[in-house]
Amino acid sequence: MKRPTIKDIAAAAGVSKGAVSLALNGRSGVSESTRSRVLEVASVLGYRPSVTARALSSASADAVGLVLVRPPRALGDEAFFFQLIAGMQSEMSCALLLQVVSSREEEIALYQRWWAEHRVDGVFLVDLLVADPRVELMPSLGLPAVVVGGAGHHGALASVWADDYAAMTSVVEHLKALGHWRIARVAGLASLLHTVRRDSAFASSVVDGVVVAGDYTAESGARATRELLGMAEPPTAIVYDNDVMAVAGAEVAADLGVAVPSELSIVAWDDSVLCQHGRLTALSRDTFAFGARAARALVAVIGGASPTDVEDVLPELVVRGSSGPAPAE
Amino acid sequence: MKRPTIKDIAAAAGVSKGAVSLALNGRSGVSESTRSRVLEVASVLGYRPSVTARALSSASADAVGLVLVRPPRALGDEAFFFQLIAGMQSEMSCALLLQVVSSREEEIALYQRWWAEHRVDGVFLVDLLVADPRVELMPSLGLPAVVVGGAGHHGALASVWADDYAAMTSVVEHLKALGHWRIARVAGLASLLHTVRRDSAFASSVVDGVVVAGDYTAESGARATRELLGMAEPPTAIVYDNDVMAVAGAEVAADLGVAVPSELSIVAWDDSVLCQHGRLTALSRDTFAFGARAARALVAVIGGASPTDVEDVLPELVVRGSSGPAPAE
DNA sequence: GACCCTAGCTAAACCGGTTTATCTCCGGCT
DNA sequence: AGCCGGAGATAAACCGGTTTAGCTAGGGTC
Repeated sequence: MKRPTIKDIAAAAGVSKGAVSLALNGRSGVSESTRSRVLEVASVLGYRPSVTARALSSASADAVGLVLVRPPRALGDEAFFFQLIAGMQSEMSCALLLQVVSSREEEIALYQRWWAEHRVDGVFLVDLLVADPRVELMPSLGLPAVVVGGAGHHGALASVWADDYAAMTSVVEHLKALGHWRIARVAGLASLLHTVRRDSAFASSVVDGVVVAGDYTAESGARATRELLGMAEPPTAIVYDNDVMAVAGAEVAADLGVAVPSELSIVAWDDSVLCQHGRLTALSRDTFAFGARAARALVAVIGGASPTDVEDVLPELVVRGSSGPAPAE
Repeated sequence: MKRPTIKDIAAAAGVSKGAVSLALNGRSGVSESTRSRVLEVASVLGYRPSVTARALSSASADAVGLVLVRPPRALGDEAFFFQLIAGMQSEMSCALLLQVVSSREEEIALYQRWWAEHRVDGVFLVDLLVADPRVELMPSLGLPAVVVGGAGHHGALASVWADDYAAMTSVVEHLKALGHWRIARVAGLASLLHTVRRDSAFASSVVDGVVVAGDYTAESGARATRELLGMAEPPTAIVYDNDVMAVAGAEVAADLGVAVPSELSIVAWDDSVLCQHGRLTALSRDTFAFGARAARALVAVIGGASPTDVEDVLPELVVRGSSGPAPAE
């Protein structure tokens, strides 16, 4: 009825608890004959070690953590994270402890708690801030962590990232090659590191580029677009920081009678079903593979590997119907 | 440096471990003065009980589990699950253990393992099959579980569900009221219980309705639509089992020169950004609230409440531009 | 005064593993 | 023969809690 414990195995095999532990974990200290007998008994009884008990004696918790800071309702539209999680899972044999909280303070408290409680072996850090306190916290806690998506190097932490700077440059180059001159950008949250990276890439490749802040929601994308198109000299191309805002922007353009792409070119950051359907030119990256890469990195760090930075492949621009030659003056 | 344990609290407060345990858990056996002193010390030292250790002495694991059976890559497009998870989180103070597997066998094995390992206090069961083995398994394991989205009553399990039958009927009524006669349906996976429910509702309210099987992907939606529109007497309205297939169907119609809604009405099951943007008439339900409700139910069951069935509010039809009067014959 | 009961606390067992100290036995070396 | 070393196993401690058995002091009852 009850699940067998190590004690049951020991009794059935006629050895001590300690010997069973050694045998099951493939460590030296028991003879081959004893080991095989123990393994035999364990498999017959359907033995499963309890992670709980194992974690108690300071071994592995067999789980990694991910905390997302979001207003819960907003989460559902962000396909990005779900793709990422799916990709992470594909490379992990352990479970993922996921929690959504609404503030950065809660996030930090949760990481500390999970680690103190031996609940996780390591964590993913996403949505890196410009001067992120987590970068210092993790090493001081001794909690293995991998920064996901924060470009560049972060203190003592491993990092998996894509080059947002080069990607933004490639987008702008694409638009410039089409003859665009007045290029605008609808940015994401200014507190996030990758927003800053994209900002600086944008600023250095576009002269007099206009940047309007958004927050990844459709409403903010629409508002920003209305603002841009209402200017005295409206831009001939707009680059959005995510798919939802871009789609909303395309809709606003349609409502205002601004033709896409003949009068306005639109490019979205991050491809998705939404972009595919809206036939929007989009910067596409394989988020699933990205998650998988992050998981591999975390597994390595937990295994004791020294933290390294892994650069993901450069996002690729998928040109669809929303970008074309700039209109004649 | 290290997190304080119960032993540290005991030493600092000058009492025994046992007394501390009693004091912290609000149980009788200690005087009020001792209790307050212990609580004081604990808060000063920043004490956090280790769930791991607590779970070991057969108490709570402070986590619930959710296993999704999917080809990992397909997951990212299913906003539904992410919404659901976000909603669940909003009503749970404990963490969610999430794992994506690729077969039903793995799913079952995982539930058993998690329970055996004291990793979870309860689990959510989604994507209920027609004769789902999990319905019998959970009570036999003694693992608290809540069926999410499987209409009706399931053995000894609690269930949170929306009435797919009535919802389908309301969709068909809407189309009939618009004069539609040849109504088709692009269904989801036939093995799922809700597909069967919708099938039977559809069959009983539509005479000679055509049903084509799909698998929730854009490709299958496009294929099914092409098949339907290629018939000798093509339908004047199509109901799709999810948003992705509906959008793909709308696109196929556009490619074939079939005007929506004047020649063909389209209704999607499950609203999303995709439908909003595509201006598709959709059956909308508050998936976030649904997840929250499911979480409340699970928390109750874990707390020892006898399992009850909770019916969610009926999904509401949001009429947009994709459905209109049937074309004249 | 003898007896019992209870509140308040402690010591110790227990949960299911890992790890360390210890013990025994056997073979090889000088 | 005497000594050493290592392999193979065990008992026991430990992780951080919960829980139970037992002890003590004080008050009430007859």
